[in-house]
Amino acid sequence: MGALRTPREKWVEEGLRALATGGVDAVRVEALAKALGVTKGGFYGYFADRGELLAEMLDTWERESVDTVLDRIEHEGGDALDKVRLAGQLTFTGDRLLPIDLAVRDWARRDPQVADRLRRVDNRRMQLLRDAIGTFCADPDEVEARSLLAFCMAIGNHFLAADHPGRTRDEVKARASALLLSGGGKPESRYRR
Amino acid sequence: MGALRTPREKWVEEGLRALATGGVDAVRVEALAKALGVTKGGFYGYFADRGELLAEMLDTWERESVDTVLDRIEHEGGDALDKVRLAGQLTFTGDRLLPIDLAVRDWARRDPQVADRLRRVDNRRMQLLRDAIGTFCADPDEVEARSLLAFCMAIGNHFLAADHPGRTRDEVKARASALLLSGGGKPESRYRR
DNA sequence: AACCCGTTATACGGGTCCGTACAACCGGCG
DNA sequence: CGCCGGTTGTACGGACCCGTATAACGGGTT
Repeated sequence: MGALRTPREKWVEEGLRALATGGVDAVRVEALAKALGVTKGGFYGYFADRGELLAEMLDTWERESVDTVLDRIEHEGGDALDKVRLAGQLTFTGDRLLPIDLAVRDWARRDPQVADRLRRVDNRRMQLLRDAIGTFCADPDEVEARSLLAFCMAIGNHFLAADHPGRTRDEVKARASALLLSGGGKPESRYRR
Repeated sequence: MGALRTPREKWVEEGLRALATGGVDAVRVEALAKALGVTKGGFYGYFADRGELLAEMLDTWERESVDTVLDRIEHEGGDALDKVRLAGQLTFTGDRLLPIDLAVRDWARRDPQVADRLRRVDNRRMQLLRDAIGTFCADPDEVEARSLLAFCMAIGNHFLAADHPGRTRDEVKARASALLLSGGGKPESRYRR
């Protein structure tokens, strides 16, 4: 057999890099080839077309950002609150998964198939939040509301450009997390049930 | 003078429509011309190049989504809470401004100039939130945290795909708004100062 | 009615990209 | 060593796009 210099995974990896930095429109076969130092000649030996690469990129992203993260959480995590913090850290810290995640979200607004995959991923993440917040909050409606708020902050934070005079964004985020992930809340929710 | 069949504003308007539905990469001169039922012939009489159209689109968006909204708020608004609700309704309800806003946010992640403009817009919106939340919350750090949470929900909400079993997204959002925009909070903040 | 001049259509050169075809290459196997 | 087959480079046709040049058009003016 001839040498396999640019295996399938290389194309997927480079595609995810392009997606992260330039959005889905930046995932172009010839551009990826140039970035890999080859021509697109070999690409069509692995993929029928560009769409097949995009689909496999989504597979890889879903596997990496959900299954891998959840596995680590199961093995390491302590209580539900620790788990949610670890999940957030694994998913939304670091330069790899976060930019891909944000790009997928914008992509999903225009492609229903992508939206379906994102829904699966987000639903599993939401369940982690519900479990965590449910440990100290008895009202299920409030659990849902706080979970949505926490998730929205984890994501929306990166789409906001506002400043916080005298504070860093991280400081404000820490305070906001404390509001959501500790027992504080509307008084009645702490008495009911 | 010859007839002015496709004035400058038409190009900007169609450009914003393309931005809203397809992102900045979908704003292409020839595609806009086809959508307007003309050829690109006249375009370069108004704009030096595509970049000039993009800049003017941003001008229009900023004017429309900030100045216009703030004007209406000044004239109609009651207390700070009413103002924030009206601003949110004007900006994030309806099919015109919201999709453009979301597209601009994704655009801003890749273009520093766009990020600067978005920062100006977001800072003015944040100030509305601070004013509103400051009417019932005395701790400035908590005001900032609640404002960030409210803003993140208004935006992030549209980038989340999660379901809420037994509830609608709007119901969960209403509950979350109640958490943020009413006096509830960590107990000490209601006593301090 | 003839002219003017801004708007528009058409045509062009240059560029990027997709997907296909085919030739060149090269490691392993007979 | 020479063949084989998968991998890669090169070349191509078609499509889209940018920005420019130039001609056609048509309403307003004289």
